[in-house]
Amino acid sequence: MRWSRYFLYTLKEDPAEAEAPSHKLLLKAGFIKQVSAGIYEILPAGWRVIRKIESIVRKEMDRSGAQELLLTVLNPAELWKETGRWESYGNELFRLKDRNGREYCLGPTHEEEITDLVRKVVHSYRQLPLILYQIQVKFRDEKRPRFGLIRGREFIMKDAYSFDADDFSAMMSYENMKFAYDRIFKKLRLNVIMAQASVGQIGGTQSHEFIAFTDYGEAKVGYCKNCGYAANAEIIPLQKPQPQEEEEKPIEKIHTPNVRTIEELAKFLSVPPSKILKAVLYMVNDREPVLVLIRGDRDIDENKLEAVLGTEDFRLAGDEEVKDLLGTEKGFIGIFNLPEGVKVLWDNSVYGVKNMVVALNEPDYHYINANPGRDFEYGEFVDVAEIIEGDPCPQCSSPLKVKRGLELGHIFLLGTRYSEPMKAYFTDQEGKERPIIMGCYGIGISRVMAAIVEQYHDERGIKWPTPVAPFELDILCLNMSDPQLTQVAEKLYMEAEEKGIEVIYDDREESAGFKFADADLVGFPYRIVVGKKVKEGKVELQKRSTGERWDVPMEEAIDRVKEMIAEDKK
RNA sequence: CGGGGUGUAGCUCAGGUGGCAGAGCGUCGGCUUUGGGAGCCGAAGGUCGUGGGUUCAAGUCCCACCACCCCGACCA
Repeated sequence: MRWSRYFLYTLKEDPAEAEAPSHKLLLKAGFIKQVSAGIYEILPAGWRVIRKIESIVRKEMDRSGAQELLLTVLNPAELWKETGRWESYGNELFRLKDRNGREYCLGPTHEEEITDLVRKVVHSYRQLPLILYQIQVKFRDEKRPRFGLIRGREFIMKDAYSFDADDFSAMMSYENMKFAYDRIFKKLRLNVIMAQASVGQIGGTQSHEFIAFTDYGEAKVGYCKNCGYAANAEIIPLQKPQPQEEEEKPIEKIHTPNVRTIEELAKFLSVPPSKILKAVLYMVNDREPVLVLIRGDRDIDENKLEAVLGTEDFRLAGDEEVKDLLGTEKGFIGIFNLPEGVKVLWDNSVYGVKNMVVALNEPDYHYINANPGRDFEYGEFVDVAEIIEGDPCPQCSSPLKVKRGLELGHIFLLGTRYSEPMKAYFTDQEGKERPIIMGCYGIGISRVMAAIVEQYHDERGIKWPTPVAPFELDILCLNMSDPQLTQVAEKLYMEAEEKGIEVIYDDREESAGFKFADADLVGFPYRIVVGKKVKEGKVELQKRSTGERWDVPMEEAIDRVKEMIAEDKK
C-alpha cells in the first residue's frame, strides 16, 4: 500500500475530548473517528487491526470445536418477552418499531435468539453438545459511554453459546472455552488475568471475567500471589475481624461543631479513622430507609450492598430525607436515638472495634469511647465493604493485591436460565424431555483493540504487537525528489509485497521528521528508512517496540524483516 | 440518572467592562527545502451549538434546549 493513496490521516495535536491513552491515540493516529457519544467509525487502518483480532479469535474458537454463524441485529420483542428481559433490560435496550407497529430491539446480546434457533433445530441428546458463535456489532444504550472504544454504545463482540445435555457436559464446555480464551489472549499479546465474577444481568450459576490490567479499566480485581486466587473485587468476601483487645474508657459526649467528614473528625478528635463509625443512609425502593454502618476507614461497595438488599433499586438518601427521618444532618448520623422503621445493617468491619467515635443524630455532637455491649447492641451483620489492597485472601488469608483492569471477556455457566422459560428441551436417552444446559461466552473485540493500545504505547504513539499490527512494515523514503532514493524505496516495496510482508510505503511528499513522527504514532512494528546511507548501499532497519536500529545492506533488508516478523508471530 | 466542565475556521485554541470574527497548525497556488512534525509569498475557509429574550447594537448579558467530555452507580 502506498501511503500517498491510503486513507490514513493523523492529527498533529491531541484531540481535546480524549483522556484515556487508547482513546487519544486511536483518534490521533487515524484509526477511528467519533460520530456521537460511544459511536465510532473504524477507519481502514483500524479495520485491519480489528480483522486481525477477529481472525485470531476465530481460529481459536474453531479449534475448540465451536461453529461460526451470524444471528440478526434486529430482534423481535416477543423473544425478549419470553425471558422477561424486554422489561428487565431497561433503557439499555435500543427499541424500535416497524411500519406495522411491531416491536424490535437492536441486539445487545443474543441468548434469546440463539435459544430460539436451537429449540427449533435440536430435539435429541444426539445433537449435543454444541457450541455456536458469531462476531457481530452489538448495541447497548449505555448510561455512560466513555474512553472511546473502551465503552461504546455500538461495539463489535464475539459471543458464543454452548448447549449440553447435563451439568457435567456443560462444565466441560465451560472449561473448553476457558482454555480457548486463555490461548486467545496470549496470541493477542495481552496481559490478562482470569477472575471469578458475579453473574449479574445475564444470570446463571457461575462466571469468570478475563481482565486486562490497564489504568483506565473499569473493573477492580483482587488477586493473591500466594495461592492464585483472583476475583472481581465486588464478590470477594470479607469476614469479621478479631475483636480488639483494649481497655474500655468511659463514654463521653463531645461538642464537634461543623465537623462532618471522617477526615475532619479524625483530625479534630485525634483518633484514627478506623475508630470512627461511619453511618450512611440509603433509601430502598425510594422510601424504605436503611442505615449502613461501616468502619471509618472503609467504603461501601454498592455492588455488595445490592446483593445484600436483593434489589438494585436503592440510592443515597438526600439531605431533606436525612433531616425528616433522623432529625439531623449528614455527618452526624449515628446509631443512637434512631426512630422506628429504620433498618440497620452492620458491616463486618465494625465488629469488635473498641472505644468508637459515634454520632447520635444530633447536629454538632459525637460520642467518644462508645463500646459494644455496654453502650449499644450490635444488630444484623453483613459484608458490604469495598476490598482494599492488603485485605485477606478468602482462600489462604495472605494479603490481596488490588488492581484496576478492563474486562475483555466474560464467560457464564447459565444452566437453564434461558432454556427453561423458552422451552428449549431435548429428549434424553431414556426418552425423557429435559431442558438444555447452556453457557455463554463473550469477548469485546473492539474493546480488545483499545486494551492493546493501553498496554502497548509510549509518549510518541502506539507500539502494535506484530500479530495485530495494521501493517508489519513501513518503508520511509526520506526524500521523494531524489530519484536514487525513490528507486531504492520502490524496489524494497516491491520485494516486501512479493515476499508476503504486509507493507506500507510512505511515498508522501513530506519532510523526514514528519514521516518519522507518523511512523512512531501509528506504531508499525518495523520500519526501513531509505535515506542518505543508500550511497553506501545501506538502509536503516528499526524496531518500534524496543527502539533498536541496524544499518543493513539494501539487498538483505527485507529478508531480515521477514525473519523478525516470523519470530514475533510464533 | 445525579454531580462537574466545554461548545468560536478541518484541528488546537484566543476573543476584560456589549461596538467590523482572530491566531497557530492544516488545506489550495507558487518558490525553496529533505535524518525527527521545515521556510518564504499569496489565497480560500465561519448560521460563534440551537431557539428565544434584553439592547441602537450580542461570540460577549438573560432564559430554555441540544451536543460532547470528565467523576459516580451498570456492562464486553
